[in-house]
Amino acid sequence: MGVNNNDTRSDSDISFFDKVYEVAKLIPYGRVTSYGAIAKYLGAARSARMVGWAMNACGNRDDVPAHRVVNRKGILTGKHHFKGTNLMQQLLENEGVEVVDNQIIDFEKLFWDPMKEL
DNA sequence: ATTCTGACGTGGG
DNA sequence: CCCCACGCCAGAA
Repeated sequence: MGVNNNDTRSDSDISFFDKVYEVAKLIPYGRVTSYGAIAKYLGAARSARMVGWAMNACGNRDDVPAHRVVNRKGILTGKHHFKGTNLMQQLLENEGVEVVDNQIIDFEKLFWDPMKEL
């Protein structure tokens, strides 16, 4: 029989989720980005929700700084998915990011766009 | 199969 | 600035 045909999946070993993790890991210290920005960089701007879903699926992995990813308004919408109630905010403040009422201060200034930076 | 939800984004008022 | 409605894709019930 034929030599192994590489199965059905020849290309794209990594899933969309893994790509999200890769980009998230590239976020510099003290900087933040939005789900839409990552989705757009991956070529799936319409799947911004999937980016957040990927984070949830990652299971609070330390490899993925999910706390650096927020929505377009700069609000910590996913803080409820972290262990603690304000763990996400703590991590951001630990990096020098000001957060008040789940809202990042100077979000536009701290915003890191993978498309523009990479 | 259908239906709903969700860590989103955009557009209109 | 806020609020509302729609689109979007994936997964759970």
